[in-house]
Amino acid sequence: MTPSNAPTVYDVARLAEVSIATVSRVLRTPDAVKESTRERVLGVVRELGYVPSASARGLAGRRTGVLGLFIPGHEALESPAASDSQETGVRVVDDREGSRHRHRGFRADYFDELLRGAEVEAWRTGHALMIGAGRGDGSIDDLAGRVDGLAVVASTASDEAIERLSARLPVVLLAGGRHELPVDHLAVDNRGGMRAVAEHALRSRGPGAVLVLGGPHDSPDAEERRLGVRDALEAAPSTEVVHDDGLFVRERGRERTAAALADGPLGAVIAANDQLALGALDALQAAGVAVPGQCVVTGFDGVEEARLSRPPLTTVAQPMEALGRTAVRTLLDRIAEPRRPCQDARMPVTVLLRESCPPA
Amino acid sequence: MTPSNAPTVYDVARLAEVSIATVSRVLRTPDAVKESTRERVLGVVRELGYVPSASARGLAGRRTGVLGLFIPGHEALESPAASDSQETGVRVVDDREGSRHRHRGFRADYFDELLRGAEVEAWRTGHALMIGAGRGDGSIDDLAGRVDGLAVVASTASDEAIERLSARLPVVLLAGGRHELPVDHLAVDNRGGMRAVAEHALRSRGPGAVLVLGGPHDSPDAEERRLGVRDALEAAPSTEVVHDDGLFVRERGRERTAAALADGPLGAVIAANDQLALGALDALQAAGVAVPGQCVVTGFDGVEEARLSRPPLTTVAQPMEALGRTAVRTLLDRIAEPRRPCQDARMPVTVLLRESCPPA
DNA sequence: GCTTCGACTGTATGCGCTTACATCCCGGCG
DNA sequence: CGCCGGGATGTAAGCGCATACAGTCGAAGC
Repeated sequence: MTPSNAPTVYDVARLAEVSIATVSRVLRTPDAVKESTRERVLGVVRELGYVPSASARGLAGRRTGVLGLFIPGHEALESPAASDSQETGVRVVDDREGSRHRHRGFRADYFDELLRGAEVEAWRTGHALMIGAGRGDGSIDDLAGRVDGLAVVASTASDEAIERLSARLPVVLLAGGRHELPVDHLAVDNRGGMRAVAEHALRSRGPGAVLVLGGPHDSPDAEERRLGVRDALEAAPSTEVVHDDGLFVRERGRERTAAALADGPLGAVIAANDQLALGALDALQAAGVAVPGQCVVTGFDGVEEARLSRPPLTTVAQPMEALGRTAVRTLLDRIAEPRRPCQDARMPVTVLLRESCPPA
Repeated sequence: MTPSNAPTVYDVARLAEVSIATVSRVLRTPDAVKESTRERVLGVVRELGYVPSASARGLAGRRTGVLGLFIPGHEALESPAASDSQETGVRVVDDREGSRHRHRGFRADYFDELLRGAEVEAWRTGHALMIGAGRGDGSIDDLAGRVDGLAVVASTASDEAIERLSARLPVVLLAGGRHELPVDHLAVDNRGGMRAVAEHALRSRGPGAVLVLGGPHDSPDAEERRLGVRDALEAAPSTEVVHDDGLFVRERGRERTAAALADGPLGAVIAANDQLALGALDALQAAGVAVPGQCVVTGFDGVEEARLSRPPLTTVAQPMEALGRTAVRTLLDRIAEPRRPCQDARMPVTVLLRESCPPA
């Protein structure tokens, strides 16, 4: 852990002329020690700059005081040599065209808040938080060996790994994931949120068909959102609807919207995520369709780009920060009460009405 | 660490009919074990879902395999009860005015990349990264007890704490900080970057005085940037210059720019950070001064807002990701060679030319 | 004056792992 | 045929701390 010096309880005990047990008590249960003794020990602690070893604490106490958060890794970042050039000097570039591609995509935008929420809650409860970025089951095992509980973003780790680890420590699965696994689940209200925004879109729509961009079939999130759309459509029976399910990417939204426009006018595009909706905006603009004048558009997720698009996108914001907090709280609850039945909580979402489908 | 079960080396050893030493060797130095034995042990490991305890490993091996990154805490976040309402259901809000205040400010924008760089580099070298957010010396001590080395953003921890901890483990100080401390330092080329951008501004300036917004006097960064401006001004002797040093905040930039305009026309505003420059843009716009037509403006830092302002701000981007990587590398170097003399490295910056002071 | 009790402190053990050192087993050598 | 060397494995000693348990001591109770 250190050059080799680094004082230990033994050093403190010797200088303070007490036993190591007393030193430990001063740090863990101060009230159990007479004040004069306590002051003497604390004095030595300060003098020596003593800091307890978390490893030893963890081993002796059977708990590390650390919670883990496992999120998807940044695939694009495995290009190491990129900015590796250590040359000194100042570079000057023309950045007017946005020529500098900020690679802060999904993660920065999305997990940053999750992380912050988890961190705040962990801190409030006297825990440290350790972040792991997914790159195979090896890395999650490593993380698992270091923490008292683990929050895992679904689809980041294999079912097998999650099941195996859940036998060893508390695990909470975030946002979708097979619910057969014997772990706590935490997700957002995909269905309710989608229903709400879809209802609004249907009310506000222009003449023409409704295009539903449903997202991939293997995504539990997409599945729930499709159900939300169905809920909304049931209240508007005689609507002409075009369905398309496919990847959660902008290109797909653009393509299918363009294709649908070729078949006739659209009055609304309801997309299962923001990328698809942004693609739809692209296609509508290219076709000269006014948004929201002729056609309204809605997305889901509440990513930053959706706020900055033209027009700004009506979408459903996921409460990422609250998710992070609740994940930590769920872990702590389970640590406190290991045999409690598995929870399956839903966090409420917020519909953000913006120009692409404005308030009535 | 767990409900109480969780297999240990002893369990694996028993089932594989070997000693715990052999189990340990299979995991740490596989080549030292006969292949048949190794396979047998690994089989049991998989079967049991065995994961080694990092605490025990850390204690026995005198190293945790974790590096720490200590960054400023999020002050604004200490408002816990805010989104604490657990009510279910979907909320709908009008977000057209940007009514949803995204609190992703300095940190998200700035430290996220630092974090990413550190994380990638740590991972590449088989280390985990633990993030600590500054809230007093207590929290940095806690972090220090858990890691093999610590990267600290300057001004996040007290000098006293840094000095104390540096006696215990390798510490690298990021971006400014008293260079008397016996630790490795890592910073960006404030002076060179500022000189480059200032030279460009002086070349491109319109008629009128040059306003230099120099930032606070107690900031080492600001001090270096002032020197950079001086360097640039030496090459343009007969320039009329107005200096102002003050807080790194937008309001200050706005005020002082307005005040300067009241005294006569400005041909350029050179600001020591982006907030000041954005404030200057505000004032120039309010006064009807065309940017860059009549007056050019430059900032420093490369925050996201600078890219989105109108006009987009010419600024100096700090290589945060590279900083993160290098910080980790510096720690590892020192861990490998504890008595090496202290380094004081500078990372190159990049001038981003945008509309507020475009390329010639 | 002796027991009782509680506040305080010391003794001793073990948490799960790594690693120096001892041991064992063989093939090869003199 | 005994000895040596080295590969493979076992033995045992901690790593730094928490904590159950066992004192110790003085004041209160009888």
